[in-house]
Amino acid sequence: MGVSKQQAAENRLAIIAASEKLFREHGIDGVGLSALMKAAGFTQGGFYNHFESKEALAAAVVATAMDKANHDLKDAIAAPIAVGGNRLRRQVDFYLSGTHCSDIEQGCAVAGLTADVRRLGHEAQANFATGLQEMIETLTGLVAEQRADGGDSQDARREAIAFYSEMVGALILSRAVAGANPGLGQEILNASRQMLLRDFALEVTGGTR
Amino acid sequence: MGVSKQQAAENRLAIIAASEKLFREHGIDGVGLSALMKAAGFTQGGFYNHFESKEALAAAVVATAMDKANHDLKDAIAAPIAVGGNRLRRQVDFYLSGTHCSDIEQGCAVAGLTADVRRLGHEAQANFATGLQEMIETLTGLVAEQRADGGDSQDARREAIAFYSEMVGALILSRAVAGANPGLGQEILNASRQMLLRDFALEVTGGTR
DNA sequence: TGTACATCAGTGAACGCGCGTTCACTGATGTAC
DNA sequence: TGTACATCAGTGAACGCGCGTTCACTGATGTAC
Repeated sequence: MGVSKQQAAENRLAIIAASEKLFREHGIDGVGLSALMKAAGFTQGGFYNHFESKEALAAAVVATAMDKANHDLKDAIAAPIAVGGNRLRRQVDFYLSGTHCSDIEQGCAVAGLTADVRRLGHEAQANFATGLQEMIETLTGLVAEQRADGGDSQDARREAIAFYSEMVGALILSRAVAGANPGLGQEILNASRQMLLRDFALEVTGGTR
Repeated sequence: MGVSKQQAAENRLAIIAASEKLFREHGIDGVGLSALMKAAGFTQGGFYNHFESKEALAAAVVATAMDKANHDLKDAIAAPIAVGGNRLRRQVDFYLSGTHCSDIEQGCAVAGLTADVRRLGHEAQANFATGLQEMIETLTGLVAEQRADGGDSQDARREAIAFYSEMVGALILSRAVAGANPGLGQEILNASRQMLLRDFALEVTGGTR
């Protein structure tokens, strides 16, 4: 049909964006190339002009999603904070909200993709691991900032990992039961939220400052 | 071929057992009925003598897996405990061990199935939710026992949920990166383990008794 | 207890279908002169 | 700047393949008499 190089590059991104949503919702094996291309606004045949294989698309999707997640996290942290609030708490409130729980397509890429990553190719796994490393580093900084009193940085990193594991675990568990038992789903979010705020002592050190 | 009713019932269980392993490893969409039946020692055609559909098999697999997981947890809790040890700590040590992390086929059913449950049918989702409820109740008892000093039972339940969310989250994240970055995988297990022991104050209240 | 027959778990081939991938073709874009 | 041609993102049909499911058939089990 004839398309400028710039347009082609944009189309490639559109395929990645549409695929990310569908992969999260249905899993990589749960959606075919025909559906992916259609969702992006194209016909099936053009796929191989952009990607070597479905596996290569998956790798590109994971890379893009993790980049975006890292970018978003940094933006969220950088955003101005209300008086008396604190950044870690704001992160928990957002992450374990009902809104975020139901928004699988656009929510946290880590929670949306983690369980599937194991079954993807090397490149996708590597992209995921790299993205998670970066995320842990950012969160470590956030925890360290919170602990203004000090405490070594290795400890902050451990806390960041535990903190993030709990948020991801609670979100995934909540989503797993949300269909059959929404009350339990909500309870899981609430319970983890309360415990995170308690264990990371946000109320105590977070006070007014 | 002619088979006794008892044998047929056993064969049904064999299909479920083989399917559970393959579902965990490859996902429900990642393995076909032909492979499932072959793994159980049968040919493809006999499948529909036991199950109405692949979806019905998935529901049976989830129910069986959750039952077994609940049973195992109760057994583990009931097992005698070393002097100076405590049950919650033993659970953490097992759950976040490298062994458990690499044993996806036989490890914790919740961690092995959670992320896929969302994409299964109503019955499978309901079975999962019921099983998870029971697991949370058992863990609540364990936490309450730990907090011998008291504290209301609602609080124990919240702690149990948070505790379990963190273990599941850490295990899933660790598994997701284990292929591409084993060091990070191990670090996630270790960090969560340390923080769980700290936050649930196992060293303090667990002492010698 | 022995015989005749219905049941039904098993086999293996077949069904239509959608999968990932390939291909011939189109025509605007982008380049060479 | 204008013309001639190569490029390559797009289309849509086709490929072989494995999927979930169905079916005719087999023969030991289990039941009726």
